[in-house]
Amino acid sequence: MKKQEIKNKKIDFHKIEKKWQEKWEKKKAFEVKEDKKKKKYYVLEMFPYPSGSGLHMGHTFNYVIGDIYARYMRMKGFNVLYPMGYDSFGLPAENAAIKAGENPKKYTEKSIKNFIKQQKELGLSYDWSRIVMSHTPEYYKWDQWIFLKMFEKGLAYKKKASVNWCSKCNSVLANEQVHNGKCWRHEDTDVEIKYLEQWFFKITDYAEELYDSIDSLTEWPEDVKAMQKNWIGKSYGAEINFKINGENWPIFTTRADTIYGVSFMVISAQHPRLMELVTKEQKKEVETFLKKIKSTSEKDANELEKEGEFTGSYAINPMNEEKVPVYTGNFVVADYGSGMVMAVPAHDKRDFEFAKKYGLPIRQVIRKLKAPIRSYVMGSENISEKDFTSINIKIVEKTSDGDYKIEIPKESIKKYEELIAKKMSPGFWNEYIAEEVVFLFKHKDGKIERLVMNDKNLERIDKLACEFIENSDDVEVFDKLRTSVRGTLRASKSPEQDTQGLFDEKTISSEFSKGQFLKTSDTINRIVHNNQKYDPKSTDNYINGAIANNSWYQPLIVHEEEGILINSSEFTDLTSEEAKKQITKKLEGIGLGKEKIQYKLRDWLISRQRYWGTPIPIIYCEKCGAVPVPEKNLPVVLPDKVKFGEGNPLAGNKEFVNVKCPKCEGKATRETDTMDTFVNSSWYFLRYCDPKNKNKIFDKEKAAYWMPIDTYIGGKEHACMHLIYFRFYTKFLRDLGLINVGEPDKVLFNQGMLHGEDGAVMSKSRGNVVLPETVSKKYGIDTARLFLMSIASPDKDILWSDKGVEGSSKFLKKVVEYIENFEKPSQNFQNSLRRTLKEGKNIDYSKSSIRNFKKGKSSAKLEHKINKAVKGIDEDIKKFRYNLAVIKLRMLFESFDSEISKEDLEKFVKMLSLFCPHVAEEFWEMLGNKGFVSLSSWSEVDESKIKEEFDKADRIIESTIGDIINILKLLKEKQNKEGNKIYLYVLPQEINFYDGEEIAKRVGKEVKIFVVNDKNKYDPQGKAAKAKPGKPAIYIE
RNA sequence: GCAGGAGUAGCGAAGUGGUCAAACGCGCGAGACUCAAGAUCUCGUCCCUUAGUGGGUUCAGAGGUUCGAAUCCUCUCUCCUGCACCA
Repeated sequence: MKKQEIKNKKIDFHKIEKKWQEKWEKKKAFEVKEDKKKKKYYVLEMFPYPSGSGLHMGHTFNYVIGDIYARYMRMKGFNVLYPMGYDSFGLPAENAAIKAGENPKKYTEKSIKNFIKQQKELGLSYDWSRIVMSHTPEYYKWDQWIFLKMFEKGLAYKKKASVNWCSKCNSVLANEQVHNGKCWRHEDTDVEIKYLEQWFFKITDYAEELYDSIDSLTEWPEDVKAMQKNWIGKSYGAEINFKINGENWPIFTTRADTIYGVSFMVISAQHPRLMELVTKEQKKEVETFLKKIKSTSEKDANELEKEGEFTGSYAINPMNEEKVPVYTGNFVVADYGSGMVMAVPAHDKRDFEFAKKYGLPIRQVIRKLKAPIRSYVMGSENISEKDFTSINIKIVEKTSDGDYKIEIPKESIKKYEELIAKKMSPGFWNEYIAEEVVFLFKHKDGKIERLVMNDKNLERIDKLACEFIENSDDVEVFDKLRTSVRGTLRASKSPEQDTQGLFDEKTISSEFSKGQFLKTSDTINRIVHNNQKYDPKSTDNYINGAIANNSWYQPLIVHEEEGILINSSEFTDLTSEEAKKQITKKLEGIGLGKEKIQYKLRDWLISRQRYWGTPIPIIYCEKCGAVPVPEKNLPVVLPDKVKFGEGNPLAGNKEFVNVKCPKCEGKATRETDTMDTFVNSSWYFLRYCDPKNKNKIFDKEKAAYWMPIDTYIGGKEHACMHLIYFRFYTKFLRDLGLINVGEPDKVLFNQGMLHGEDGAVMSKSRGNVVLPETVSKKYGIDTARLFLMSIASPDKDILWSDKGVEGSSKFLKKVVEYIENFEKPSQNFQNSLRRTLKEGKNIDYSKSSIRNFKKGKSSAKLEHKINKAVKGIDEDIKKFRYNLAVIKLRMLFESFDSEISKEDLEKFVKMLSLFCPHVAEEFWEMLGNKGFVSLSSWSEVDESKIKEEFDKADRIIESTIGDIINILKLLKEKQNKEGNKIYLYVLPQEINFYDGEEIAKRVGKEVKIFVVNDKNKYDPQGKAAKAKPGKPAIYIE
């Protein structure tokens, strides 16, 4: 009867939601002020762009993640800043507005209004008083102010640059906005290259710090950090001058050790000074070439064949005075390094390809390092893959000739002997060189370093191995050297990939004769697959045959790894590493080179030939040039009235464009470009600290209180743009003395993406969106919140399921039912409660019987469960494991008895309030509390109440009940008997775990419990003897 | 190619050395209630076996370390994401 009501009862979630949303707003529940006495916590979600189509479930997912965290920290007693604002400038708004025939401002503001309304309906606990919108002059004034500061410090500058131009956006794009040669917003539009005067921010001045301090971001996800490192791209190398036509042309290289292998130079086809190198004779050819590559629009770098043309000039190699031709090529990046490279075809894939195509010389100057350690593979006579085993080797000593003395540990010897005993032949265990040898070094502090033995790690391994020998306390060769049989076998399947560093047949033969080349041991392969016996003769024949017909060996493969120098004058025989140092040093001595650190990061192009953005505060005067708008004249307001159509709309507005020069009062014109929208989002988090300040960008004290952001939540797609820019701005503003932190954010949390039921990312264009309104109408938004958080860990991509949300809904309804009937209040109260739930009417509980609720009593078991849950959920929330928190909450609820203390029920409601704030507030009120549960404090854990025996007893009872039911079932099925009396015989030490009443209730039969050794009691057939720890003996009559 | 992440029952998803045949949810099956359906409640849901038992095979695959592995190590395979001619 009662159960039936649950389904049929229509709980008007909507009314409850509205009621509490209004109350929160009216009471300014979530507004905060700086309070030095309270510890602050700053939770922030990435500034959304207010799209016209509004929010869908995916947005809900994102915001709820942050909301739960903010609510949690608030309950934990922190002064929580949790603001919201809008990144309201930008191309999409402009385009959408044009399409809709509306003014972008009107359009945007309409969208924002809608966004706010929708966000409020999700019950998000933002401090709405701090709202910031980047399209308002109050905000972008400070964009301009920062620009002026940058200009002052020489960090904002103008230069003519080849820029990425998207014909659809009708604007320049930043490098970050070009994806595979296409516009990031128009995937079907090829990006063109244009040369224009553009404004840049000199972010490269901060490249070093931006790179180096990535490691200090300990609470950022590894992948984001890796992406940033990769993006900034730090390389250590040398800048070397090559003389061309008597003039020094610097190039950057990381491989100074290969300088003796330089056989030509390549200058980028986009290099601004390219034509200076082109001789009269070659001019025509070069121009034809340039035209050709321009007409082939940018394709995938992979597909693009390397092409070039001789410029007619020659460069002089500063090391050996050799004269090498200078080519121009399509594969050299113009704005990395100096836009020119020295080409070493023997040791660089790209140069190699180019050299082969144009018949340029290839000279090997690096040889492969010889592996100094051998490790062996043993196998049986009738060999199969399974029979391979590896033996362990310990380094004992490094001998003077560079080899190692090794020791075979006992267990390996044992293995070896076993093999012999099994008549497995050790016959060829001497013949194979390890494909890969792995060292594990255990350091004093317990840290284990794993090093694959390759040329790169060799020195490190050497060093550690020697340390081990000299001082075994310090380092221990922890695990072993290990050969990889499988690796060897695999290598043999694609031999051409694996033959490196050998350049002529003579070498090959000699290597073979020494047995060194057997690493690509086809022999093993053949033996394994054909189950042949090892026969050295046939093997040799096979190999010789292979060499002769060239079937698996390609004689010339680029050797890109470092190694030992050859053909390099006095540097021959040095290792690459050493040679780099010495060669650079020598070049420095003659003034033709120096060490250099080079970054991939380029200056940030901020000019946009678009209307809907922050105007750049610069005035061009015929006399004075580019003059910054004086600070007192800020903001340069974006005019409302412009014509859209061709070109830059601002340029068409004469009132805006024609001004007096601030310096000389002469005729002047305004800059008509606007700034990239990423400018707006680079510092908004600071404005939140003091959003309404009219005189300053923000108050220093306030920013000092709130900054840095403690938890920043957003999508992974911003790993390289926004998340670098906002770090850059932070560092710049720190250098201006405005803030005292160098990094804007401590914890970065990347949430996953919500996918629709069809498995694709939820998006309007895909047509699989679920709207919060729809779900809210059917189940209430709290249900949606609860469901979204229970699917999976929020950093994972999750799948929406209409069925799944039903489950969350059922749970919530059960909770309503439970609390509604808590302590069976008076009929009067019940009626009014019903009314509230149905109609959302307010009840004055102070007048109702609820205040006189008699406290129930929680059992010790329940107290245990509650305290344990609070403790666990606390941990889970802290670590964003919301899904686990929800499970714990559900399990806790399942364990509720009919009697519970008010305090304990409140603890539950508090935890529930993170996920389902509206109904939780309602419950809070129903329980007779004033104020908001949202502002109550998180429950303290009483450790003394946590007693694991309760869980153990639970487990025992559960399994006992399971067993009983099972027997009853079997009895019925097999003997057609209805068991009625159940006898349990338990071990004396476990008697306390058994609750006869509980069991009887659950199985619906009479239950008697005896202690095993209680001989006087009834024990048919001596069943009692069957009792075990955790398992009673059962007899059913 | 480089970098980062992932692979667990029909599905989603927990689980990082023993308490694991693996939480929880969905799905599915059986039973209870009901005239019936839905809802609700109870139980079950790797395989075999059984009065509650016992046994077997599992956590992408292969090997290894360990008294003991989904969890640690090595190799391999597959998938996702990002960067990609950066010299």
